[in-house]
Amino acid sequence: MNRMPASAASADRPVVTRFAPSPTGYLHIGGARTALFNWLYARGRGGRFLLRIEDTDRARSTPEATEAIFDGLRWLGLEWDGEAISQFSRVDRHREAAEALLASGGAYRCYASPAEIEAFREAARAAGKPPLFLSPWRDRGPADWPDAPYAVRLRAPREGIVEVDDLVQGEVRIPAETLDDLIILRSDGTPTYNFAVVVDDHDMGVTHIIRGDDHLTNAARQTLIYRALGWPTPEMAHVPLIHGEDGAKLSKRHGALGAHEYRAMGYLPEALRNHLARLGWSRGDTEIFTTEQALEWFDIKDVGRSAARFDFTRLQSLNGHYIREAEDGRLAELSLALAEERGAPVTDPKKRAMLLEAMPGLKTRVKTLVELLELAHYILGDRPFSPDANASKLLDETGRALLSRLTPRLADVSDWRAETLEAEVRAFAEAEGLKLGKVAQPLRAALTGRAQSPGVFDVLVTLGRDECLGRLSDLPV
RNA sequence: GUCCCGUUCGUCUAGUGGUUAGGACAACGCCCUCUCACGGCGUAAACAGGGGUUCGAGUCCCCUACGGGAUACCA
Repeated sequence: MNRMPASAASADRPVVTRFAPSPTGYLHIGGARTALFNWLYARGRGGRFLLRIEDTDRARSTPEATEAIFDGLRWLGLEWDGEAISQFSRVDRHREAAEALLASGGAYRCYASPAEIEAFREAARAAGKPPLFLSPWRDRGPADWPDAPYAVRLRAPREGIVEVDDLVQGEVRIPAETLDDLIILRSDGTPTYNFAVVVDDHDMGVTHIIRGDDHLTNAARQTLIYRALGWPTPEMAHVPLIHGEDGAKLSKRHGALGAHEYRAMGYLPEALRNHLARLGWSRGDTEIFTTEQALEWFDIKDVGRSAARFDFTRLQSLNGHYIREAEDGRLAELSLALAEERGAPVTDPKKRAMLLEAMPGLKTRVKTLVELLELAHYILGDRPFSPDANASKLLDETGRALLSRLTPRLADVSDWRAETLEAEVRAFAEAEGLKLGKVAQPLRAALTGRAQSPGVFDVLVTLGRDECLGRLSDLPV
């Protein structure tokens, strides 16, 4: 009982990890991080990263959710090896393993009804004792078996310590008497979660189980199952959960969104990957790293034990960084795709070209693709542009009068380039006895309808002579 | 109730007995500047509390508080 079972992981065997979500919703951010850690650990060591869909709860599992998980993983760039495995499809194997356990005496038939169990628990609670159900069937033999449905329970040790040697949590010792004889096969013959997981992980050759620390006590139970089955225990790593910005468990209100929602909010997958990797894991002072570097550096042993909060502001900052780094062409494509998803497709090839051309000036000014689209309003929108409140102030009588004097000079510029236009506007400002800003601001407002935009001379060039003069002529006199 | 895990600037973290407790995001200020950004420079900001151990503790031990998780014929 005290012998340490041989580990399923060894130096000469390649690492095999798995991500095992239940398809009851989208791929939420905590799951995404768990998947990322599994992926990084396996792929960083030339191992395999498998995907198993835990769909044994038929009522709650949906094919749509499975698709959403696939999509989320793909978007994040976390490709899995081979086909995703449906846990439900393996019930025969689970049953077979349970039968073997029954035969070997590692498990027993329990005929207690749910009502009986509930009554037992209530009595225990009332007596101030732990509400662990102790089945009276544990030591009964075939002679006592009624002709009734039964559940199969693991014959768990009633005393001693169950040790879990965890790569993140260290040695965790759980008193056996706080664990019950868990059911491994329900009375309808279907396997329970803890049992199916063990059988599947074993059959899939999983060497390292990396999952949320909400499974830590399950780890003790599963260790018991491995032992009963005589199988080596995989290495385990229970990583802390991610909390919401208020420190409480993640909920939809603060970040427990599906991967697709991050895409819709204009985040780049590499930014989310970087952010997620840094939650609970670090490598000295390095904040920003490529996926290649993460693959090289990541080690599950370096993951901390305390829960981290999901900080949107930080993700924004990181996203801004990755947007600045990204290729203009890719950014334009992603933005255009996002615009379409948002119901505002940009079909005019001229606008699409202008967006690409203006990208260098756009991308340093935004943190998300959504902001980028908004900032590119002067390109994507159509004349006439109605100025917003701030722009309106700049286009007061004085501003408009100034522009009416500037416009003919602009019209006379034969070489429509940023340098020449800037020289012209500067000369004009000087002639008017004004600082450049006094001219540039109204001009920007007239051209873009906003008080902020990329450099006004770049705007002039992007839009082109005719469009600019047209917008200037749209101003009320 | 019981069991398990956690607690360093607002946030993410570095730190493996001897540090002016470092970095990043956010905040604030300055510079750059046609706006907003980007970029640069700088300011402010933390070891949950209490006991030990030790010449010396953020680092080791214990207790308390607080937070989280688990206690299902859910996964």
